[in-house]
Amino acid sequence: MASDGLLANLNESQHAAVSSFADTLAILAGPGSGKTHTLTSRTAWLLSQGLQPWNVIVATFTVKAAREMKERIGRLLDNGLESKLILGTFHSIARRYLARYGYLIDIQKDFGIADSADSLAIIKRIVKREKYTIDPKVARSRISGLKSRKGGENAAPFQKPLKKTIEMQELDGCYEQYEEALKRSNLLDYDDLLLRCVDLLRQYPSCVSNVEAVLIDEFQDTNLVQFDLMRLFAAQRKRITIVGDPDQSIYGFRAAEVMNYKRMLHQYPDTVTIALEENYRSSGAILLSALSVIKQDSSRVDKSLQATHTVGTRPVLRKLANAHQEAEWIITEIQRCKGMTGHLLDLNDFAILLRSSSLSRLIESALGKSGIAYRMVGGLRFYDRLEVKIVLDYLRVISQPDNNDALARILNVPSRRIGDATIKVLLDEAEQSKITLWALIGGEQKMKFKPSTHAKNGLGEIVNIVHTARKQVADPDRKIDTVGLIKFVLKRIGFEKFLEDHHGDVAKGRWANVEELITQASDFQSMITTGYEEESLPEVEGLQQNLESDSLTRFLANVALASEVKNDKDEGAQTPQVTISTIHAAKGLEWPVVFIPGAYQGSIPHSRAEDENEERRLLYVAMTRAKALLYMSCPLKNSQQEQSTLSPFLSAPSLLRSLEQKGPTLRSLELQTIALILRRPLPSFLSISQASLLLKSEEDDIFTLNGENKAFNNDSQWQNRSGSPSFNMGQRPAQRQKKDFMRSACDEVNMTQANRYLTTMDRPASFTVAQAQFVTARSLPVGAEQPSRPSKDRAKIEHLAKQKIAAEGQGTLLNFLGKPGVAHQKRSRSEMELVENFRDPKRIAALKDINIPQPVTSRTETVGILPVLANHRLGSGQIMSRPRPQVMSDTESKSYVFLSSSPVRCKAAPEPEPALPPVALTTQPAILPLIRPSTSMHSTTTSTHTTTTAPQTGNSKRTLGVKRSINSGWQSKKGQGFVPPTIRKPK
DNA sequence: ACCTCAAATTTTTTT
DNA sequence: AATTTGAGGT
Repeated sequence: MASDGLLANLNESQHAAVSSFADTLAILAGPGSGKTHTLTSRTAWLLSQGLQPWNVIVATFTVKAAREMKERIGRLLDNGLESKLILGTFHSIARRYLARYGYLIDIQKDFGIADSADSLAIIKRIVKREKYTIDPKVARSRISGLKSRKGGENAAPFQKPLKKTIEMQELDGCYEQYEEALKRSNLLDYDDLLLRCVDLLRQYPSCVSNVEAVLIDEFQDTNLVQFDLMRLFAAQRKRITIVGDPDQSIYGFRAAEVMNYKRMLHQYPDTVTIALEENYRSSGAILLSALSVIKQDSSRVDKSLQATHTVGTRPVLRKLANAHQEAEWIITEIQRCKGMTGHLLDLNDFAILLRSSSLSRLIESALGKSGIAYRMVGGLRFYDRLEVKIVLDYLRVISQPDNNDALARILNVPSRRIGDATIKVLLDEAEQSKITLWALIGGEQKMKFKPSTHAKNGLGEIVNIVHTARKQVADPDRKIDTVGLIKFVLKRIGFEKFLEDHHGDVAKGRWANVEELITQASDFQSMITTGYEEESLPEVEGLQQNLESDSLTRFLANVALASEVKNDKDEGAQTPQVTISTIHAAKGLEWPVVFIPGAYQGSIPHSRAEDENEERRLLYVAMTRAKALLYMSCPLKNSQQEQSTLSPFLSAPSLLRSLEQKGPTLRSLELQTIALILRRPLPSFLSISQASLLLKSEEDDIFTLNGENKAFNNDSQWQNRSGSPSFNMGQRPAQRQKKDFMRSACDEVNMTQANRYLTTMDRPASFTVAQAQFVTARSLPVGAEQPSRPSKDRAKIEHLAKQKIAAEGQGTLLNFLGKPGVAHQKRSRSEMELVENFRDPKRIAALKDINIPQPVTSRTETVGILPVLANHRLGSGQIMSRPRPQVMSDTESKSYVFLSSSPVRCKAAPEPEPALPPVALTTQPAILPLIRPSTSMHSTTTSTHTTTTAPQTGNSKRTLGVKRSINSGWQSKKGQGFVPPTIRKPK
């Protein structure tokens, strides 16, 4: 069957996991170990073994993960059956069951979902009414915590302390009234979705009697209720696969229970555990530093995680004077990375990962100032935007007038002269009469409160709108869909004008968001009609299902459960963009270059964090997102201009020794390792020399290393710079003048230089020549390095380079492997030329002559890091790698030719490997990259940049070895009578 | 009394 | 950027 193809791209342990016949299977998957690949393959494998998709439940935590899973399973199956899987987030699956069977446990059909804003609003009202002192936000999270911990037999017996603190009393009161309020409005909050589904399945297990297999992604994030849910789903056949990594458990604040793994082993003693211990993502150096961070957690069980990539460039920990400079520095480094690598990297390859989204402001404005495109994820959800929320609230009220809070929010938007005071009185009266706000103002009962004339008219108006809309929805002849409804509302309340009046210049953008909402609704509509967005569940004998919910309800539910930040700037896919994200939202993703700013005490670990270990895991997660380059930085002043201290997670001397104080030199050696890790071809030297000329500096030396301001004492540093090579690195004056000067000099033309460059361009074939030119070009700026007297030549070169780059656009070869879909189809001409260059045997031969890195065809070749590479910046002559754990068969290795050791397709390369990998042409095992001329290049161009400040890495031998432990368990502490799982090694 | 608008203040992480 | 606070107007 198709299972052969399924298993082809797996390493040994992945293979074992995917095709395990164990009923309960736990896959421990470290970062970058091919977790998703394994889980999707397992799902497909189960289906290939004869399971029907509608009898298989796959639960993830985020909508994004669910979608990706669906997509990738679809690619594996290639028969469209993935849409029949019961696949989604825990919450959406639970909602599906409740929509169908909720009537069995007294849940009204078409219940609404209370998002966190609703919950907060309800609690705020309660707090105000009861004059509690508790912070509503705290109350909300406490209530949620209580709800998500209350489970069946797993719940710890809740012992109430005899003397209740005031806070406890208030919390109790809040909890009780909150639940009442939800019930009155026919709302379920996030926790309810899960809890009530547990209720349902406890009482009516036959709802899931068809289920033959349950697969759980990110198991370390499950809470107790979700654990119960999993067990109930699987009650019939008890066939469960879980995937997770305790080291990446970062949702403890949301009541995730790392101990669930232990529970699992307890409940299902026959559970087979398989660990995926090979990291296919990050460079060795990145992985090692990340591991040494996570290893500081003494409560953690050590696990093995092995790099399959070369050691690479050391991660950077940079000190900056303040957050402002930090942002500036990030930008210069992004530009430098791009420039010095000749667009081996484009903006899509950069991510800035933040502990809190509030840290983004400075960075966003700095990016904006320098014209770098970016997208922000994990910040404000699209559906949370004010203007979108208003429209949605109208829809929610139309769908369910009893939704008190939604109604309260729209009463006076747009202004109907119904102020806060009036609304409060109305709500109070509804509360006291035990009816909903809608019932009160809808006029069925007389209200005691006499609103002002204005308010009275306003109320009439809103009631009218909602009535009219509801009539249309109910009218079978009108057939009004969600889109039509939105348009009706917009027109009826004059929303466009409202936005214009209210928001002036930003109104356009806001209105665009509203239009985007219409698009979304329309998309969703068509997803329903095409059956892609299934919500049906298989019929179970003896149980009646509710009819499918109407599309408005489903749309609203979808909105409530989506965290997706829809890219407001349309066509975001076309322009390369830097990604800014919270660390939480970045989980599961990866980028070639990752920045982690704000690495100070109070940010990571966050000052309000309860669990320090979780904060450390957060840093670990962030670090392991990086493939080739990792930058961490710490402003010496935090956002409030107070002195800050470096994050304790990064202060250990042993760790500091494996970090660089400033960004790496990006010469050919580094380029090779980056290209190697990313499995991208090396860019032409020409493009490098051109692009780098635009830079303020070729080194990370614009900001001082110690975070002091660089403004003082210019002269003496100048002396140092041109004189002794042992100058204090980084103590250079600002170089901005240099650039400005050069700009103004751009008009002047020096034909000699221009010709030289043009000539080179005309002969793209010859790498030898290009190399020669390259060296020359490199040397030139050095000769003219005095910033006070920038050469006109250089100015001219810069000018030309600009033009050339503009002509080329941002398209580079890197899209070739990495980007799904679009990039594959659209390859610019220059890219094609590059590909051709790499394919031409003559050129390859030329490459050989000058010791350009050779492709390696055999996987085992990546094992030995050449001393030259190993030595590089690590200060030791040791060979820094350990033997590969296993050797792939010939056939396997052939499909990953370009220095790839990865049997897993990383996220960035989800498409099948191109038939002809761009670089790999030799079939002979080749030697790892080694450039001899690089030494001389270094000495010509960087004689003043010594590595004197690089700390000696005396212990590198020890730190580089990754300890192997066979029992990579997950249980939290020893001495709890817990038996570690056994790993059944395949064969 | 109540509504509106402008200014000051503050921001963990998410289904 | 969103929420809260204060001044001014109806």
